Amino acid sequence: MRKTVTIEPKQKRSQRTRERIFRVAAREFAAKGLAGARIDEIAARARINKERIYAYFGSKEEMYRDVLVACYAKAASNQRLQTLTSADIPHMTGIIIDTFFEIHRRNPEFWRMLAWENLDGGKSLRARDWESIRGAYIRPLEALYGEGQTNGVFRPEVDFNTYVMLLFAATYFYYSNRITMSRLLNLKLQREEVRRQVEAQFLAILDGGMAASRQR
Amino acid sequence: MRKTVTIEPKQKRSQRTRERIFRVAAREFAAKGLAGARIDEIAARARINKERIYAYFGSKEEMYRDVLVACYAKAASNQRLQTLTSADIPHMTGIIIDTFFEIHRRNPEFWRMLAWENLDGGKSLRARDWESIRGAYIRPLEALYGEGQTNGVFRPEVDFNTYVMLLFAATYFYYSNRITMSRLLNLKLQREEVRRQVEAQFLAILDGGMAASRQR
DNA sequence: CAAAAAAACAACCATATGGTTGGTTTTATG
DNA sequence: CATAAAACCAACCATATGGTTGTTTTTTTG
Repeated sequence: MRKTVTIEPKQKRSQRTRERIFRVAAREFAAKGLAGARIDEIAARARINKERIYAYFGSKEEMYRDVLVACYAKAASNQRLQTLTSADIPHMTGIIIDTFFEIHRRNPEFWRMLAWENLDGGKSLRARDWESIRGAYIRPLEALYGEGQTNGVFRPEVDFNTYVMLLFAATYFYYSNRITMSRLLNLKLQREEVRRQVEAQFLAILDGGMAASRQR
Repeated sequence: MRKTVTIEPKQKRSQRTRERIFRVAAREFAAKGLAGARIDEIAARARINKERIYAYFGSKEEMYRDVLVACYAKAASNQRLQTLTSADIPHMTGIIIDTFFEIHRRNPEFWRMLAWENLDGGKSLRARDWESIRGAYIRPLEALYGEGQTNGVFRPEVDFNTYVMLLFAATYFYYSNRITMSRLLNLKLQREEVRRQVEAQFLAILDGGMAASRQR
């Protein structure tokens, strides 16, 4: 058991190698999940020896966790999501839907990693990891939603959690279940034009349903 | 290669054995997916010899496909879904949401099999299989929705596919992403009382957003 | 009940898999 | 430029895996 635990490799070559392994691993894990991913395959595609993987990452599980954290962080780092202000409140639902769609479009591994994680019982991440993800993902939205409720833009009886969950559900589902839904409904959800149409209709429903002025 | 292809086993013992294997396999595949499921594990849990699995089902993949089809069919066979009438149109959104939640509550393997399938690229089922799933799942709803649109109950600019997709997305997501969402939002989505609250709020938003009378 | 057919099983096989070891090459630095 | 540390690699290991085979046990039926 060699306990090198190279947290910060000193050599540039190794830096590059590590990154190359990481990129390949991310693709592999997103594609096949923790159980389905093959160490040999990752090594071959990264054009390195298996042993390097264990030197850099310790084990398959640890490498998986690293990939997972990085994937969530990258998705949450979205520009628009992080720069919302009070001025956006009136159109917030539309902006969030559009931003969530954009996050999924730009990070094709995101929904996959989430899906694997949920199927796996969510045992890969620690409470601390979630704390930071929560900070990155939720903080930009929570305060603004409260403000919107106070100002009478959003219905007071719908709480923030439900709101985020429904918006995220719609966009996540569009990607995560594209294949089965396309077959079930005879649609071509891969097409960007279809996606835009669906987005417009999702917005029509969700914005309409959220507006406080439309309360009974 | 023994080509018995026992489509309809003559013996009662074998009938029971086959069913036992099938039940165990369904649990195993739902839990771990096609790649993660272990033939040895299924054999052990069903208290039979591995060879029986190959005699009855041919291969791992074929058995998986059988399980998948049965799982979709079972979910679609839901009583309330299959007995909707024109009289239900005014409260259709609420009924569908409630029914979809019920389907997931009663078939814990359903969302899992769907999730595995989407991650896997949806290569397990043939067009014919989808044809029949489509019939069972969609037929009861499509006509009624059209009727609702004609009668001015539903917004004319939101089409049926989007409507079903959004309702299904909300309920599916609640189950499929329960674990990660609970951690992200500091909630306890496993609790039935929380689920009921969320359902009520989903309904408030979606019903509000669908009603034609609330159009701008 | 005897013989044939079906069901069941123990043992086996080739290959794949996550992980390790001991030695060789490359790189930075005194 | 010598040398030690880091990076790298070929070969190896134990175990697990999907799938098969030859034989024995159980069930059905003339």
